[in-house]
Amino acid sequence: MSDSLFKALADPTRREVLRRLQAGPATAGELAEEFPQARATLSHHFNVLKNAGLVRSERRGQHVVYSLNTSVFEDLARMMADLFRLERRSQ
Amino acid sequence: MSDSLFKALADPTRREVLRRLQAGPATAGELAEEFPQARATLSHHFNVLKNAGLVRSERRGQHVVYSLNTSVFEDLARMMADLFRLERRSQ
DNA sequence: GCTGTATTTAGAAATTTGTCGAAATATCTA
DNA sequence: TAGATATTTCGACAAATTTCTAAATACAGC
Repeated sequence: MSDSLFKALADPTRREVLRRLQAGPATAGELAEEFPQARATLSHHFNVLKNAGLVRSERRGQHVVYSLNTSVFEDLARMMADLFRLERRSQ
Repeated sequence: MSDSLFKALADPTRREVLRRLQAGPATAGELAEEFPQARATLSHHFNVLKNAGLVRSERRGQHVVYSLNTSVFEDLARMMADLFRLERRSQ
C-alpha cells in the first residue's frame, strides 16, 4: 500500500540504497561494504524496500542481487499527484 | 531538507491533512473536528507539515488558517526523480 | 557430509514518533 | 480588565523504528 511506500522512503539510509542501485544491481554484500551499518541492519532495510515494491531481489548462488524496481515510480507519481490534486492526463 | 519532507509524508494522518487541504484552507479547529486525534496531537502534525514546507499558516484573529503549499511539489518531484534517476528536460 | 562464505532471522537496547491531558499563550468582545 | 474561545506548548507514556550482536539458514566446493 501507499503507507509502506512512504514509510520506506522516510529513512535516509534506504534512500541512499535506492540511489546506489541506480548505478546498477548489487549484491547484499557489495551494498554492505558501502554503508556503515551492520549487515543485519542493511538486510532489514532491504526487506523494507522490497515490501514497498521499490527493489527486487534474486538469489544467485550464495549471493542475493538487489535491483531497482522502476515500475513503482508510476504509482509513486500518482500518489504524489493525489496528495496535491494535480491534473493528470490519463484516467 | 529532503529528510523532513519524506518524514512528514510518512504519517497517514498528515497525508490525510494534506488531502483535506486540497478542498481549500481550513483553521486548526475545523481540521481538528474532522480527525479523531486530540487538538494537541494535530497541532504537532501541523508543525511537522509546516517545517517540511508542505503547508503554510496564517493567523486570522483567534484562528490559525492552514493551507497547502503547492510550490513544494516541484522539489518533491525533483527528489523523487532523483531517487530513480529519471531523465528530465530542464536541468 | 564438512567447511567456508553470504545472507537472513531473532532478540534486545537505544532512539524517535504519535499520542494524550493539563497548562500556557493569543486574541476577541464586553 | 475579565471572560470566552482558539491554538500551542509541556511533560509523560506507549508504540514503532533503527541499530547491534549472536545464532540460524542457504549455498558452493571439497
